[in-house]
Amino acid sequence: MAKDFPDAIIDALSIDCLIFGFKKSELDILLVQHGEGISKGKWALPGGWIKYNESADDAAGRLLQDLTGVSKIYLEQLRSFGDVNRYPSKRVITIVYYALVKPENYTLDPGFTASDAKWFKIGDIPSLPYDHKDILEAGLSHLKHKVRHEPIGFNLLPKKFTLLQLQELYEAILGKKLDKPNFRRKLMKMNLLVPCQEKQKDVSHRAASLYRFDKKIYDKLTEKGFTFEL
Amino acid sequence: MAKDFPDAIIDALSIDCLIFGFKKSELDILLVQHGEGISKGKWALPGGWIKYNESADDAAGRLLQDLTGVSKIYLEQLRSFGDVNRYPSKRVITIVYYALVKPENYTLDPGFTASDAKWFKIGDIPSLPYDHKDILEAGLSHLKHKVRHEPIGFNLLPKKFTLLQLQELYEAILGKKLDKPNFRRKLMKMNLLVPCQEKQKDVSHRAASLYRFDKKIYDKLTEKGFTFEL
DNA sequence: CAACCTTGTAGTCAAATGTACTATAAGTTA
DNA sequence: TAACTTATAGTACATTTGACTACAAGGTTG
Repeated sequence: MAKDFPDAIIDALSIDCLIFGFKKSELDILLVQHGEGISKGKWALPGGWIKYNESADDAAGRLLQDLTGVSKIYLEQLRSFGDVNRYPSKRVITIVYYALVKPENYTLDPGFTASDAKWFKIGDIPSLPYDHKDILEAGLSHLKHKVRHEPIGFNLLPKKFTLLQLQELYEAILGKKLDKPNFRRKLMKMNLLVPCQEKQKDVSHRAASLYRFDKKIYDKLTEKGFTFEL
Repeated sequence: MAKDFPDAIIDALSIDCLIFGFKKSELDILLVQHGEGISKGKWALPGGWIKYNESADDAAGRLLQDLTGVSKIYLEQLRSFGDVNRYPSKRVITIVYYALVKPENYTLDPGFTASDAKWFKIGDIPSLPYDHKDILEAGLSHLKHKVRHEPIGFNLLPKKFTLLQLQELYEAILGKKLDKPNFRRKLMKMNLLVPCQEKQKDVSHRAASLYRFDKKIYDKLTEKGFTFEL
């Protein structure tokens, strides 16, 4: 049985990753250029085959790292895409994972399997193979909804950030201006942000207090019925 | 290639269905008793194998019908579960679908593969095989969230319903009592319900006004930025 | 019929929250 | 020091929420 060969793959099942990046008020998507295989030379979502001895979650992390050099990010499962003809020549169902990151935190490295890896502006995507266009659209609409109901935006800021940085991030994502005192009050009342007892440095104006986001605190709050809303 | 044999199955990939039912202010889940296979005699989520010539969505519908007789319902994909050891003896990743229905609309019929199919109260579930317990919990928490942010609960009521019926539905799903005057005020302010200009009949108390839900009105409201929230 | 159920519907009121401001503090730069 | 930038506090008002009361509209019971 295939399970006894740790590197054997499940050939009816693949993984694809939607890695969204946020930079200068612009949303980007990470694509790789395949060095081999059916869609050689085409830009596509980073993805590949699941091994028998790894979970789907682990496979997503491994494939992303191998193809792009991006590692240690929190990938969440979107859903699977299982139409009969989505992949040519054989039947493949794909499980799609996604994440939202800061592009400048990662150095792209195509590794062995991919010939190139690059960020593309969401409004300027090359033609994609298979059903990757559908997958991207499904992910995008999911992301827009999610960012308002869960604190995933914090990934996009430095570990320590000011309230104004946070506000500007949400203004960019939501596409509208927010009131500064009200925004800060709302955030502070959530008891979600941890004060770093520290201030900005080297700024040409009054330094703002720095805060950080703590997932443990968020988890504890949600257990008590708290829901993040912006 | 397996694809050339239409009935061949993808043996590393299964489907499971979470069919939630709502009856007498109680949330139920539909389980089947396996007539054969590893978990013979145990109650489990209805599920099975995907064929090479059918989409995952189609497979979910077919399996549900074969095992329970329940057909023509709108199944939505939850996500897949892909831990290495979730299934004994071989590596199987499962794609989970869910739906919310009115049990009295369906006659259960276990068909050939299952020996029995039955509704279980959500608070009174037998021990489940594999990771079905985890799947059920994931589905339940997804459902609780979804039902509060989208008007899917209306499927469970008759076309014309009273505000109290609607309230009882939400009390059952959310698992808590709601205040009657406040609930009605909130709903009425949404301008979502259409009054039928009609009252209940044959009730041994004051008859309540009947309302209906109109998807077109909901769609129009959401376009204008309205979001359903309970 | 009256007294008494049950359920429907309207209203009140205080607390919490949201929104649009103003004011002041703490730094930097010219 | 004056002007400027950003941080942070506070204020006033409208809206929403949550708990609760009151009353209306039937049917049922003695």
